[in-house]
Amino acid sequence: MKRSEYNIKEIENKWKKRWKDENLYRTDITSKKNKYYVLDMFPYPSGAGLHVGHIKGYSATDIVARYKRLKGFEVLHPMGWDSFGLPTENFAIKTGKNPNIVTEENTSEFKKELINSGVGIDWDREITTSDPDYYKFNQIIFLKLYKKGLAYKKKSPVNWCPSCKTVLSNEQSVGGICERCDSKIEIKNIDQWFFKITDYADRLLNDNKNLDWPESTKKMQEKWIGKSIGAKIKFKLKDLDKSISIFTTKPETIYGTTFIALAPENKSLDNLFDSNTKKAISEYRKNLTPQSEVERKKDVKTGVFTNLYAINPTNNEPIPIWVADYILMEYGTGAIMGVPAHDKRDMLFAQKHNIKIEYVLNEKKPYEKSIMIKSDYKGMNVSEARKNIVESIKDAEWTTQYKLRDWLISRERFWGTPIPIIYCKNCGEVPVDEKDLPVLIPDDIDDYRPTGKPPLEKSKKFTNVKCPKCKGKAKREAKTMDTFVDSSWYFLRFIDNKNTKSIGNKEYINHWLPVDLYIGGNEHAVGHLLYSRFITKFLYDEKILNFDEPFTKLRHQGLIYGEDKRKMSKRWGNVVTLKFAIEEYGADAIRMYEMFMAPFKQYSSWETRSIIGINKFLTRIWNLQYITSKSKNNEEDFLTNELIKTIENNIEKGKYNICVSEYMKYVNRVEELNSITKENLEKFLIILSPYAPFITEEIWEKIGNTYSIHKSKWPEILNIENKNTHILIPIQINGKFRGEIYIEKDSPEEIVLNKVLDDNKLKEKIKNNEIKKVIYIKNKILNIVI
RNA sequence: GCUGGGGUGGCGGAAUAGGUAUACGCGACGGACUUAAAAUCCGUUGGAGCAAUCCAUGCGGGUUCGAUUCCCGCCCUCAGCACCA
Repeated sequence: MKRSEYNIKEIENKWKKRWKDENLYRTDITSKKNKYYVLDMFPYPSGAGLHVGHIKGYSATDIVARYKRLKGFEVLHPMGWDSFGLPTENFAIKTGKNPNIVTEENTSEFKKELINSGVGIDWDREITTSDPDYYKFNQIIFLKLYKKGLAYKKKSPVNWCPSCKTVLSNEQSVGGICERCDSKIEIKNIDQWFFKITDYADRLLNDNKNLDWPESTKKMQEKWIGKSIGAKIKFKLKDLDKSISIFTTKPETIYGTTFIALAPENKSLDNLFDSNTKKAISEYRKNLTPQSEVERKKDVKTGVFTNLYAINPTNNEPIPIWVADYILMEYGTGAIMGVPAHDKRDMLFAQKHNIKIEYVLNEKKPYEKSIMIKSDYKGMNVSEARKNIVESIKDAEWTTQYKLRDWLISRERFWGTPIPIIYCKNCGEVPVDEKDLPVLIPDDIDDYRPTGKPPLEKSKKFTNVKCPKCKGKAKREAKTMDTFVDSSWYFLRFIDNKNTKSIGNKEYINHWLPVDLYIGGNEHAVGHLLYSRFITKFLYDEKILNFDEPFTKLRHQGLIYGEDKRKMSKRWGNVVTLKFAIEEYGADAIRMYEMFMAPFKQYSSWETRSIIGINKFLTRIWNLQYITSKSKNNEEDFLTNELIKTIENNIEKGKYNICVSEYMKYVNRVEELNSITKENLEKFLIILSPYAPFITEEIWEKIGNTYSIHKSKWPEILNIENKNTHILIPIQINGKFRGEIYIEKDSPEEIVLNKVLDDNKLKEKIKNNEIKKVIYIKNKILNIVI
């Protein structure tokens, strides 16, 4: 055969065009074949473009998708754009450029680079969340939640900069100071929209048990939901006809309660304060430590005495009531019983404010093993005492608390989904009629700068509307939705993305979902993944879906750091763009390299010299076509068959790095043999094609096969025996490796042992020592104990 | 502090129903080809030692004929969470 050069650019350009023109990766949603749905967390199309780290996850999903296609599955591997959000809006603020145009430019660049990388996407299913055809369904889901009382409005504290007149995120208000103008931030209560995810707390907590997710991710969600069981206990106030409720998970320590502390926001006793106390407390509340500084001042527990006392229900002792900012209003009842002896924080508080410390139990290593040393329950262990105490106190009841809070979904931002609510003077809060959706982002705004009011309010034609009920004058809600709403259901939309009437054809959605394999970064362990589970469960309850968990199997990819082992960032100047890398080394090399460099889930650093090694390897693969031979070879058949097994196994396990080294070992051996049959080369190309789709397609064609290798079949695993009759096995003496000998396969122990005793070198080592024991594992090892 | 990962050559990393530790690759060194270089190819490459051999999978114990793998006790490191009563 005439030799030709491995011309990367020519090959990659040729095939990416043909695959696109002929729609090679189209998914037939109506197919009767077994389905496989593999999904990437869809990207935010930023102006910075993709760097080599982004393609790691997409390469892995593409490998799995191609592998499953070859195995006969109908595969769905779609892609879309999470295009609403701050960076685009900020870019618009800076440049005055319309966010729609910015998004369009960015997504088309992203798409081009994915195609260049050889990722096999069915682009007819592309979705863009800032597209009205998409965000219409955000609004529909909102309305469904609203109808069920799961979307509601309430006043909620936000970080407010009085000088910029804008709401700030926690990140923008570090240290209680505005990021832009250095003014002191205030806490302001304004109307906000929430989704009532707390109604689903228990299901979100319990249903993760059967999911094939990383244990750490499941744990993080469990912690985030934070279920704890305890008691709500009422403490009567001394000399007053009033009581205060506290929540505790350790009711058994109630005998050690030496104070009560209220959250600063807890106003339930305000009208009982005398005038001096009132002054002191309002002063205290004004000077509250901003949330972000709490961390630093953790060991300083400030508070103010209220001059009021409560009665400990177990012994009728009066105990002082304080207001302290280490108590959170949002958790429990916004009040605690302070037990300094058995709680670190209470201890710090008591020490600072000279409050009595009363030990009631003898604390042991696992807390549950502690023993009561005081009270009627002296000598009892914690769990017994706990049960008895809660039952004996009249004003106590068991209760469950969660850390999970409702999902705040409203934003005073331009570039997001408008919330479909109208405010009417007569009818109040009125939901927009479904037939009037989508509520579009107005097109008559060209100044996106924040003014303290939601930007959409600037558009008169948007804001001033008729009430859907009474047709009177009304105003539209101008807040937009959190972008996590967009991503909480996008995986449903790929099935039937052109459907304008519903999220998609129910039958097909229920056939294709849940997602079989979901890959993305672990930074979404709680946010996106929890919200998606919530919305899925809600749509299940609405009988739209017949499954209530969206992602059966989840895996996280580790980040790729820069060559300097720092996170890739403009700041360090260590970013390797995908565009550059493909230009320089080719897509096949980038893909193989990223799979090879480290275990998939592990962080690793880019190393240019290593990718060159992969390039050499691809060239050697290219040259295999010139050593094809007709002569059959048992070893070659055997190795090919073994390789198929190994690759299959490791793709299923997600051990992509092992696959690459196995390909290398195979090629090393074939080169040694200096021959490969056409049949084995074809098999090798097929099983390599998920990793290196371009070069394999080209060689496939060159050795006379019909288009396309990606539509061929994964080779069967055959029952091929290695015909070598002799094998080399290691010999140990006292567990240490001392040599190896050739034996006939399946030889019994005596024969092997005799061979060892015949071997001059080994015989020498045993010498006159008595052989105490021989351990022989057939075809594997022989150990002689002397 | 809590939760979850990790500690194996100069580097990225293999190997766990206990069975030749360091596969595969990078780098390095030596050689071939070349006027020369690049590319390519062939060797060598955990440490010590002339050698037999000894020592090495974070540290210390244990179980076992045999431990990177299992058990007990530590150390270090990365990531996430963190005043949640």
